[in-house]
Amino acid sequence: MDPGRGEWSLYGGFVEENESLDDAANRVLFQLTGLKDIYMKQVGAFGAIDRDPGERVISIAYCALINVNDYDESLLKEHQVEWVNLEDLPKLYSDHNDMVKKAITLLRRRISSEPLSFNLLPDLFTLTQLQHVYEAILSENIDKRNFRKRIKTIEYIEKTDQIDKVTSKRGAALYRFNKEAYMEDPIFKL
Amino acid sequence: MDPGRGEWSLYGGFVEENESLDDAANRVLFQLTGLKDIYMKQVGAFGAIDRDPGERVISIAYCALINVNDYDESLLKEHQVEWVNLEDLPKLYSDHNDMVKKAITLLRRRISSEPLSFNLLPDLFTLTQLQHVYEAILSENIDKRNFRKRIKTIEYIEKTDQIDKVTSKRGAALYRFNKEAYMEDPIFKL
DNA sequence: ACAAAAGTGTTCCCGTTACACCCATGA
DNA sequence: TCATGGGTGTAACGGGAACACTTTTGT
Repeated sequence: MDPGRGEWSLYGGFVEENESLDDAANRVLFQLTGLKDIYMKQVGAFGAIDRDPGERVISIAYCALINVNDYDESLLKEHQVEWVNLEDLPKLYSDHNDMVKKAITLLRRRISSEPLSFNLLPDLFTLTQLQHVYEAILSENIDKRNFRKRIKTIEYIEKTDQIDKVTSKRGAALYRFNKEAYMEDPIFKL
Repeated sequence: MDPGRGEWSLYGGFVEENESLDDAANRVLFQLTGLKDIYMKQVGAFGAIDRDPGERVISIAYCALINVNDYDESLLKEHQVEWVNLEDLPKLYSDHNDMVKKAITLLRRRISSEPLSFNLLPDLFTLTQLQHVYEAILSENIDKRNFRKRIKTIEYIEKTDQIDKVTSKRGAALYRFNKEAYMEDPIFKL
């Protein structure tokens, strides 16, 4: 997100002749963050007549899931872009608040039918971190014991023998998402 | 859907300068069927580079729910358009099969969180008809007793004192969707 | 008479929820 | 020693699924 025209807005770009919509979205994301191969979904096309005061513009919004560790601070500065907490989301330019709203709805629906959360976590993560992702996306609290009980039934979330000593004094077991196992039997339940 | 270029394709049109995407979709639908105020949702934007062999075209697909009784046969003929059963859906032009697929996924997800089915039925309908709509969209069979049990718990599906003698010899009670009641308490469960 | 669709309850099971305490460690 | 987050089990409940027979009436 970058400040523009006195109001904040989502970051965007124009689709080139020689690229698909998805390619364009990936290019813009790369220019902004230096990241490639990021989970990204189309949110939708926004086409009200007067959504841009200048010329007629139709925008296709995309939503990307970016690992909290993976972003390039300097690129953000260079483009005058900032991360904002959703709770602190200001009034945005034009219909960009609608885009955000639709993206969140889309995420909430998908998180219980697709293993999205791993896109937002490091390769190795603790169960508490995973739970935090769910709580953030659903914006509701989850019971720790019930959550961990469910996780245990999921084959492709594997406990490693490594221990994270950073986030807690006692140390927490690190888990990983076994993508191959998921691909073999892509039944999602959570 | 209309035959074109030797292959079948979805019916479409171009967005005018003075209309929004939604307006354009409604206009095209009206030209084709004579219908207005139809439930319609954007399916998504399709923008592969070579999806049209001629010039670069980006299409925004829409999905409409049309009451089985409400369509104008002559308009369909005039535009050389035909209804096809989904099971008989042929290979379509370009990425149109993807559009259909995405539309169906969208419908399946929405039907259990929104009262869609009434858009496909007459004002007064029997429970069997309603069940058929669900079975068609989900393409699975539903137990009659369980279905009717669930319907009984929904306040805004009201039994009328009218009886339909057309679809069965014994006659079936006609129900209606009370939109006002739903709007007051739009909690959907089915 | 019979074919065709309408209508009607109960039981079982499984998944979801609620809930509280001890453990290991760094500061 | 204490503050912090890690880790664990059980009981009650409720929603969903399975399941078969009688009724009415037009033909």
